[in-house]
Amino acid sequence: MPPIPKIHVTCDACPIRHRAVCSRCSDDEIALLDKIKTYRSFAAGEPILWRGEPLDMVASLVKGVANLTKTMEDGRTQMVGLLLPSDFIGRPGRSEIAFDVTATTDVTLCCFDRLAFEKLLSETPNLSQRLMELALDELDAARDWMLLLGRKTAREKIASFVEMLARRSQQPDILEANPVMQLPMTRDQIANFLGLTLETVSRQLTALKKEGVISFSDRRHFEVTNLRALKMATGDDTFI
Amino acid sequence: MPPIPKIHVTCDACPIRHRAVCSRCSDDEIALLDKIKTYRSFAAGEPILWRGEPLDMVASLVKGVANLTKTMEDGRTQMVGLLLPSDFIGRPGRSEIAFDVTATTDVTLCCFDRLAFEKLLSETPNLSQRLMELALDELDAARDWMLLLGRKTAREKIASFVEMLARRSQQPDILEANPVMQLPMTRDQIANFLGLTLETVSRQLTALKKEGVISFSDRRHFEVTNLRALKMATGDDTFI
DNA sequence: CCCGAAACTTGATGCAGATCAAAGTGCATC
DNA sequence: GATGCACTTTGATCTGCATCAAGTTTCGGG
Repeated sequence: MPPIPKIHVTCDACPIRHRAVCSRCSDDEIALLDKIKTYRSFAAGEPILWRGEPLDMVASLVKGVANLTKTMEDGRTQMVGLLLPSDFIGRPGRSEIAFDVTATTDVTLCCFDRLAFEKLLSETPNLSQRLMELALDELDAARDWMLLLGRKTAREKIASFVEMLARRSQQPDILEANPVMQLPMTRDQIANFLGLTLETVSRQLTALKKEGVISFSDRRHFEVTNLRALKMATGDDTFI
Repeated sequence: MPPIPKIHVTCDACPIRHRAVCSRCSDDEIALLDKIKTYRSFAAGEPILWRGEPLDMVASLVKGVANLTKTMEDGRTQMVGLLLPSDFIGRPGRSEIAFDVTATTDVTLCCFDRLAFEKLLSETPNLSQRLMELALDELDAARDWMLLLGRKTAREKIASFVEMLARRSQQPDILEANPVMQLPMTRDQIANFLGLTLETVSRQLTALKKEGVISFSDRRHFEVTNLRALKMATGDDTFI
């Protein structure tokens, strides 16, 4: 696999400038952040941070998908977070984390030295308030996910997952089409995400395909052919 | 059930003064909070906030236990948060919440008008930074919980739950004793907490009792008689 | 002290999803 | 265009927990 070239982007041109932790910052504040930032890239599958490892940086995810995973002694694993562009990695005020962070796809991060970032955080309400919002949003997502893990059937879990992909990849300008979407993960990773086995994931995806709810062009690309049926299958009341 | 009397506490005497959202505030800042605070009490089982209801207050939990619960259309429910003294209720910047908040035991809240609180939040780094910490702590707890819901067996779930109760009720000065502890919930509520049925909760608690890991004085009070065995049974590696 | 409801326990049975096993598919490399 | 490997699908079987169904204990109120 070829090394991924380091890139540099000015904050003005940054694709997550308006949503990341820095989104509320003034030009002056951005300039301060710019001084302590460095870009780093990771190939799909590469570890970004290990559980328990001393944590000397925090970061915004600029491009790609990463995941947070917890592992039990006997090897059972559960994904506990999915990071998309503009999500924040790392925890100010704590020098280690309680899970592994891994690149799901190729990933680019905008990294900040942790101590320098914490100093800035304590002096910059625009930064700390945005970080709080991001944390509260993640908490909301975690709670939906807990309902899914605790109470949904395998079919509902798969439907909820696919529906989430559809919702978040929905471009406002192609709302009515059935855009081709990508599964950013293997069956095994989806299973870890949903608290299932990979065989069950495969069977349930096949079932949705046979029912005409989704259709696959290849293993990683599909489109939603019956959005209403998909929403019904999630078990949520979003379709009402 | 007799009405629960309203109480008033000066912030100096408040039992959660050093841990709640206000813990970092200066005397001046506390004085501002004091002006917009009111105490409210709820009896065990009473609803505190309903999902979707317009949210005009936020609050710190002063005394008792409350829970956050999500319910599906067909009645399946999953607890998604357990609130203990000093925990924060409500979400600044959002006028409604996506779950119900219910008093698990009798509860006392220190309530703030939401808009006034938000204004104060934007002007008071000591407040917003503490709220961020509370949110990040809750996020850590939510992630442990996700591993439990997604991958642990019924036995491991029950052991983890009991171990958590033991850990958090542990007074530093009686570390070596086996203090009598209280189950703050019914079997049904524990089941909703752990993603199980109440029958399974009952069976697993009975199993731990028969094995001599815990012993009950009555249905709501027990002590841990073999802490090491309990920790082994959680499936976590905390005992290593 | 008795009654009734709520909370809890225990037993029998069923099933969704795990586990075990094997075959199929796509794609990178030689 | 053959080889090997990672990923996926499909089938057969097993099992942990849900579900269904009685009982039992606890406790508040008349």
